[in-house]
Amino acid sequence: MTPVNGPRVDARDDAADDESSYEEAGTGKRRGRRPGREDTRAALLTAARELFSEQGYEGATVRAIATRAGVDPAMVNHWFGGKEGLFAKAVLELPFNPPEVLETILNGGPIDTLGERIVRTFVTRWDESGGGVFTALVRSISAREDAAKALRELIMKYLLGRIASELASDHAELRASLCASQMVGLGMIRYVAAFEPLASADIPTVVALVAPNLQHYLTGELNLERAE
Amino acid sequence: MTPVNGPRVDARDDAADDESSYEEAGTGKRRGRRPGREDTRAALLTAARELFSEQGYEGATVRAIATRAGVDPAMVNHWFGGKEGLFAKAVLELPFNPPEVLETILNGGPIDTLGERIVRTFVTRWDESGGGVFTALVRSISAREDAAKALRELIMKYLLGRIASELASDHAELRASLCASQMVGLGMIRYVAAFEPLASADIPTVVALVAPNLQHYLTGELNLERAE
DNA sequence: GTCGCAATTCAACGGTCGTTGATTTCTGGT
DNA sequence: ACCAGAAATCAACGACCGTTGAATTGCGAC
Repeated sequence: MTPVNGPRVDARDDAADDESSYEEAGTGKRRGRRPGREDTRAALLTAARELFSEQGYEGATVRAIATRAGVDPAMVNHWFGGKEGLFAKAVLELPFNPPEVLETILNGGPIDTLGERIVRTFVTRWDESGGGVFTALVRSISAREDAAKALRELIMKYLLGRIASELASDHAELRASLCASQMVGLGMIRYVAAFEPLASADIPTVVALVAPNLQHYLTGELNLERAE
Repeated sequence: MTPVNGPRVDARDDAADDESSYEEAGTGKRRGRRPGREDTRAALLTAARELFSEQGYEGATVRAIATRAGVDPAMVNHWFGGKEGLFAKAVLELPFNPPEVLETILNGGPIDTLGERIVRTFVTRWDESGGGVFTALVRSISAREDAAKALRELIMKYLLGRIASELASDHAELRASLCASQMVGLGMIRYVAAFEPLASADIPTVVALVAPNLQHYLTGELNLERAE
């Protein structure tokens, strides 16, 4: 069946490399384990987060990620068991750091300035990465089949679950999803579409503009009676 | 250079088909032009819109689109010049039908119910396709490199450009981008993430919930003085 | 009735992707 | 000093992708 079965010709020696002394540390890749203490795993995670953010899940190839990290593509399999595992670790896990963020939001002031704290906290965090954290999530999520579930769980777990339960008012889940729609939309316009003037507005301006509506979703009147 | 140059062996006859009479219309593919009046182009467009919506640009393969349309993959090249052309026609062109939509929104009532008309019109349109129109756009846009530009132009051209100019108030572009953030976020939560209870709420409820905030963005007080 | 042309199918190509197995090199424990 | 094992590179594999060119068939003009 296999067309090539024979001598397994090796084309390795085309480099004509007579580097018997391995002094050169720049690009001369030795063969085996690396000498110093270089964290290949962390380099891969960083490169993966960048490329998933720019290209999405399908667009970011394992080869490109490994090249940016300066290592061999095979290391993705060695450290993460494959592209899926790398994606899960790089994009779906770390970048939220839930306890710290939630403390700031929930215990940072009275409930009638909650919307303000939510907007300020997330825009500040998203801006720190140049929008990369947000776009990585959206771009990658949009290309995988478990997109909806992943996004839903992430928002519920880190963003709104705790907030909704803290509200202790009527229609907590409805208020939470409305709140999510405004925050996700803000991220889409500011980072993914880069729609002006909202994309370049500074953080206090964005807070002043968006927080009132968020606060209305959280504690205001929903006038559901007009609909039902 | 070419490894196989010889007899060009044909494996066509593995089907063992003795269908001398081509009565069967179900799966028996003849070779040349099709007999009836079947619109291959339209079938490809429909299938492409579905698959781009489900899988995004990279995930939806030409072969899969052609299979769903019931034709040969080569027809994508024949009719659209390649995958890019099919994507442009199927996703980036038709589904908005701008004149009709904009007439409904702009000339459908007074300016202080503009937010209501915007929400109702777009949610109605998006719901008609099961969210496919919206998700096709977002999913595909997220995977292409001209993502930001395409989304920006689309929103500006069909959604907000005319609306902003119709406002004739202060900070028209800022109001337009705020408006866009709420509408895009609504689509993300309702269709892409399918976040409950907003995903299953009926149209009047969604309108009643979201329209007030949209109206505030359009004609309300923006309290920019607090920020600058 | 015939013939040019458009529509369609098919097999194949070159390229790229994610992954693997063999091999080589460094590290840490004893 | 040595050795088991982890870390890393490399070449190759099989699969699949988008695209192409040749062959085949029906339609419509004359």
